[in-house]
Amino acid sequence: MVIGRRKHPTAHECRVVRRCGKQLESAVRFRAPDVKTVGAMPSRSEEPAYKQIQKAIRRRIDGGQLKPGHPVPSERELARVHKVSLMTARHALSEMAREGLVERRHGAGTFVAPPRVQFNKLLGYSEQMASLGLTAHSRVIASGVVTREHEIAARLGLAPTSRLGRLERVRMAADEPVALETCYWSADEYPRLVDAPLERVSLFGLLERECGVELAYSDEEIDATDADLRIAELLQIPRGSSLLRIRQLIFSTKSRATVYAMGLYRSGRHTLRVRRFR
Amino acid sequence: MVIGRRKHPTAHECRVVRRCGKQLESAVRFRAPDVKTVGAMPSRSEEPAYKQIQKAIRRRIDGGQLKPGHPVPSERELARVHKVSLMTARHALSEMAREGLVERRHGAGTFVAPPRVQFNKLLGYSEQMASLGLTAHSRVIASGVVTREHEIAARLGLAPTSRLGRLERVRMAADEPVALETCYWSADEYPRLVDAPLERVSLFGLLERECGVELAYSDEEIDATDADLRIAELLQIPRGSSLLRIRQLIFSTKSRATVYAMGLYRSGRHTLRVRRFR
DNA sequence: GAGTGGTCTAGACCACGAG
DNA sequence: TCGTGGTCTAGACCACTCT
Repeated sequence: MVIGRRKHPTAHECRVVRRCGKQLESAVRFRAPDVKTVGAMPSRSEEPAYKQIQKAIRRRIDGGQLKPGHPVPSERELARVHKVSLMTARHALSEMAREGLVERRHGAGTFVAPPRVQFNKLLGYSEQMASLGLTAHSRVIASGVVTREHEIAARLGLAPTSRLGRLERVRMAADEPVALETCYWSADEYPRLVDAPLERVSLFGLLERECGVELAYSDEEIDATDADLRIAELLQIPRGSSLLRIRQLIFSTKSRATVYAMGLYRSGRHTLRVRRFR
Repeated sequence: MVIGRRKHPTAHECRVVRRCGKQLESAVRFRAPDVKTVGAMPSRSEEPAYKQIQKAIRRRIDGGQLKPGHPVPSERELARVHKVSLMTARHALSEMAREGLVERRHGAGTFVAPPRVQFNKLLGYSEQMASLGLTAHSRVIASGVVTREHEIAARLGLAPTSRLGRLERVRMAADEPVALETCYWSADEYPRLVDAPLERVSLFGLLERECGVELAYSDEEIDATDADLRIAELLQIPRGSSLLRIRQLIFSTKSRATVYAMGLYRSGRHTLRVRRFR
């Protein structure tokens, strides 16, 4: 059986080919005369067109050809160059604007946003250090399985007495302790994490590479507290010192609560950057 | 001269009427036979269709008809009911998903997100209190114009010696001081703010209602610090107590830096809720 | 007036999820 | 298999900015 035909085949067909199912392929090939440059057809990547456009723009920004304040090609220009429709080019730019990489000004154009720290970016400690050109290392204080953290189990959407993997690490920068981070996860779902070499390895990285979890976002509660005796000793600071406390519930792309983490950061050594919207 | 005609007039024309220019109106009226229910035509509001759809869904969530976990009408359903195209219904849902109000699950549907604090929501202190059902009040410690805050002027994109309005308030909750907030803005652009009755009035509200500024977002730096003598006295806490420090640069919808604010919050009295993305 | 982004159409095919 | 969201088309008109 032949499935439905597209009603308005055009030069854009060349893009369509790489996405459409086998059933259509021959029908489309039949329309080859419409296609201007078959040779320019992108390799059969699975990547959506709008993401490819974003990548192209990102490359030009990272490469320095496009500096802050410079205009990004307009929707119409991108649509023409990448041989996609306006809506697709628009989608690419809108998403980049939401991420804060570019700014859109009605009637004027789209411009590269000022150089900026990445706001609202969920990064593990190792990744933050890496983004600053430093290498992180950690001292594991404790790791194992606990069963009595009822409240944390609840936050992770597990039964109150679930077995939880628990990892407590002192984070170091230039051989100085700057933070204490404690993480919890379902020991039954991710048993291998307990024995992983987490002195130098990113928990986020392990989850994503070894456990097939894709992390998506975290909901966080941030406040200030002060150091009790134990933390004062671990971080080598006076008792009662100010600490920034960040409690995170980290979700996967399937909106599944995956890790609960609490971090206590020495004042002056950690600043959280956030963007909030009205 | 007659301007271009739409190529595919349909029943959706009834929506188009309320947006299209006068020149087209008669042409469209001519097509009235296509329109199913002229009486149901929405009043000539200026609101985009996708925002109206969002409002309708929000109403049903706020009203309790749609509870967390319940399915929201699908794109196709919304398109049919609101007489818009799929892309428009889709736009409405996508934006609500980004805001975290609903969750989209590929192949399954769109669902009301769990009850949640509003993450990454830029609110003034008065507004936060109001959202908790409390009334805020403040004690103005200082207000006036300063000219020597070069760094802050720079952050606001002004010349180093610009005249800056400055307002310092102690924020009260249940007659207890909980925070010290200091705001700066261009005294030349918003001169009236200096003399405004800010004991009980929201600075955000004044800016938006009286000054015609629409606030859009703020970039924030959050860390922990401790109370020096002056702040300890103002907040009636021991010297050296932990404080949550939030420095905000607040932007208008035109991406213009409008207000710089620094807040120092007593520990235990203020938690910031944030969502970060991977 | 020319060019830009904002909203919108009337569909199409795909990948995915649940029964 | 059916219904869902994800991506995409080839345009349209509007509101806005710049000059």
